[in-house]
Amino acid sequence: LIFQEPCYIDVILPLPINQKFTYQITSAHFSIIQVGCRVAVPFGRSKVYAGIVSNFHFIKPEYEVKYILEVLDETPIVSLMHITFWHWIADYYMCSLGEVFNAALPSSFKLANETFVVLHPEWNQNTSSLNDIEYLIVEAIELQKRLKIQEIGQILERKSVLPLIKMMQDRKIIEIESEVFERFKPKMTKMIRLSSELTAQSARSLLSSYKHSPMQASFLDFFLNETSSVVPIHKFCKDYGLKTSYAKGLVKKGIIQVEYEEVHRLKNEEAMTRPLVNLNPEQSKVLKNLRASKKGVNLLHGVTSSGKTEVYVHLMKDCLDLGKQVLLLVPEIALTIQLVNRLKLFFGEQVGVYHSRFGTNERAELWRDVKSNLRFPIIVGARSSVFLPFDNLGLIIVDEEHESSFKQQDPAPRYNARDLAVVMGNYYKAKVLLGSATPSLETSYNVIKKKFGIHSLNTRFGGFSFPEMSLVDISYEHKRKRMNGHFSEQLLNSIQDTFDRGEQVLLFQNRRGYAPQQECQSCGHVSHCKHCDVSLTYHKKSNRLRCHYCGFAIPCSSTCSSCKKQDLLMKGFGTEKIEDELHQIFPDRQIQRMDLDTTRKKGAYEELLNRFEDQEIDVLVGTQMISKGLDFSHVGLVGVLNADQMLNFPNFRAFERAFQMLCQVSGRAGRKKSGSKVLIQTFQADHNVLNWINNHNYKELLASQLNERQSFRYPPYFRLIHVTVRHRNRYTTDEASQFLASSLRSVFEHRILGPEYPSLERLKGFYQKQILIKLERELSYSVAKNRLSIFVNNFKSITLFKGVHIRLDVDPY
DNA sequence: AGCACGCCGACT
DNA sequence: GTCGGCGTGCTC
Repeated sequence: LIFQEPCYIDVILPLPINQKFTYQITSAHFSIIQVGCRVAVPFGRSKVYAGIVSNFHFIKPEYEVKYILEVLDETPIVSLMHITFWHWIADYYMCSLGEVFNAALPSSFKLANETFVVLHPEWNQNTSSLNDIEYLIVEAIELQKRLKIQEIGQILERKSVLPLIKMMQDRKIIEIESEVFERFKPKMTKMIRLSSELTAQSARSLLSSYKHSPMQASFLDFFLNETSSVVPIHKFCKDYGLKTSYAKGLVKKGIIQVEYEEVHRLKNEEAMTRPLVNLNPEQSKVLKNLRASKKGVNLLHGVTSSGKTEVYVHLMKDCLDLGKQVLLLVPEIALTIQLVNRLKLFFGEQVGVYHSRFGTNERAELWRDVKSNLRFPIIVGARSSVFLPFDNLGLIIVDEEHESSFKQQDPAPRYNARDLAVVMGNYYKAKVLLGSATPSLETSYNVIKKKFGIHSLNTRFGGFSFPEMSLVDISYEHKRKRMNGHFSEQLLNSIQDTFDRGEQVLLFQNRRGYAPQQECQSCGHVSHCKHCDVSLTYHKKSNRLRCHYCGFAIPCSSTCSSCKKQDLLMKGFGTEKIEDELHQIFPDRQIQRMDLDTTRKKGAYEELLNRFEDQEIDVLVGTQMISKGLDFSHVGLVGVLNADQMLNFPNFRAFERAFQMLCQVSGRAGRKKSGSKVLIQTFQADHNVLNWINNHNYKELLASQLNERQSFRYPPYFRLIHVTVRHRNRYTTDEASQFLASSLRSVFEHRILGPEYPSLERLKGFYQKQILIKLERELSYSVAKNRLSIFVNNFKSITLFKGVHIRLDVDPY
């Protein structure tokens, strides 16, 4: 490509609009810009965005084109292949490229408004060439060193400042501080070392030539005793109880000198690595088959605790030996510290972790490292790590493949990282391995259709037997008046037995809070959220009624807010209530709760886990948080307080999910010894799904569910697109959804269902209605989506429905 | 998505 | 008379 005037670039901006924006560039820009670099561009009257260069061209558009302000990267931050991948995602999940860009980049690469303007280093200080306005700006910058773009607007009392800035920038009076765009700053540590011309001997004699200073002398002694010649000053002073001021004196005398060194925020303390563990015969066979597999995607179906991780580890090693990168996708990173620690045992410093809870600088650092394939050939990450700029990816493992947290709900792109992993496998020509004890129906279907290969592990690692499972019919127990709160006699006895054996108990109740409803016995009033149509959940600890959807909370009172009588009854129960009841039954036992409310604080989660593993806690009561990937040695009993909540969930995946979740929790029992128990309390003791869990019968579940999905037209036989229509006004929501549904029917016919109220009629102040599109697998998905987006775009141009929000969810969960 | 512009009501 | 509500339209 040869430069010619005028030259344009198309830029992807982080906006939910389906279009790229064209900017003009100079020949100087042209020589340094590459596709995939970030550029700072003016946008609107007063905004500056960092966007990604998507392509070059020479076609002059009919509108007026702005010049870019700055090139922010010397080398591309994403490759051409990534941009292609982004296009694929935007296309498939029906969102804008900007939304994908937003999801993909760590926020420190994005930044828009906090842009600083500084004086240009080449500016000759010749104020006579400036007009009044320019003089005003230069003076202000000289005074404050740098100014935000908005501040310039304030000084000049006008909004449109970008053209002026651009002009002054061209005249080399000012420049945009590009370093600030690079919001990522390497972390530096202050180090001290002996002045270059000195030896230990000469340093001591130099100090003694000054006035006697015993503290500085002992400082120097400690320092000279250090094994390393360059020492981090703060750590050093802390270790020996010295003051940093002693160092200052030594610096002044020219004995030691200060320097700065970049430290990695993402440190890996433990460099010691162990050799890989030997596999049992079953694992070895699976590994051999996986290595030989011709399939791009394979499923590893291994019962809980069968040692899937060991197989992963061997495959990872293979991949590293080829000099390629590995991505291990896990459901929720916070819940996999144990897994990461295990990997570090084998791979040490090579393991990097990527997760949205990490600070933005850490994420940017990891991004850089992955891009240049510097450190961390192994990345363990949550769903967003599919966007990391791998350049030589050889293997993608999706652990707990069936987990719904791989699917992003909001905001767009509503992608499923598991499905993207399969797509990425194609792009990178990398192998994909999906692991699960209870594979999703979609994956099993792909296995049946021979799209994916399958490999099974059927025995528990270490030869421990499966826990003994039993169902407790609590409707019967209730009739017999043998319930103590929410506990059946059997459950309480088993808990006591477990204590007697010196083991621990896990209790599973997939609902947090104390009681999900507080009903007035005299007028029937239930407190509801102001913004959502849900009852408020009572939280005893904070004594508040809280909405679990939007966070709205009101203080709790003992009188009914409607009729003022003191006749309130708690309905239903959550983890907090269970913890409470248990405290009363076993007052001398350590009982702890683990849910969103107790683990919100940073580190609280790890602390709870450690205390449980160290057996400081006898009973852990938790939500699904306790079911995922945790490996406890001393759990003798897993109790499920109410399995019905999950079975009765109004979703076509309810049975599949209940099965997966209950298998997973029960898998927490007896991981390091035999003879443990699982007890499931239910009102539907004869329910098929529960009995299948009881017998570890995945096959039956799969057969029955596939059958049902086919007859009721659900995935994997049909594809779904969820259209949600939202508006503040109920009437408009009704009208708009009705209109959209009937117009869609003209093309999609019987494939359109609804509009219907979702389980939450109003959420965060918005009324919502849902339209479901069911498409046969044989139909072209892309054609259908194209038609759908035409309808949606037409709908958006109807003035009557201005302000109506349309949310598209492709392959919803 | 923001954010500016614009056209109507309740206030000093 | 003005301040400010959020409806509408644009952003290269």
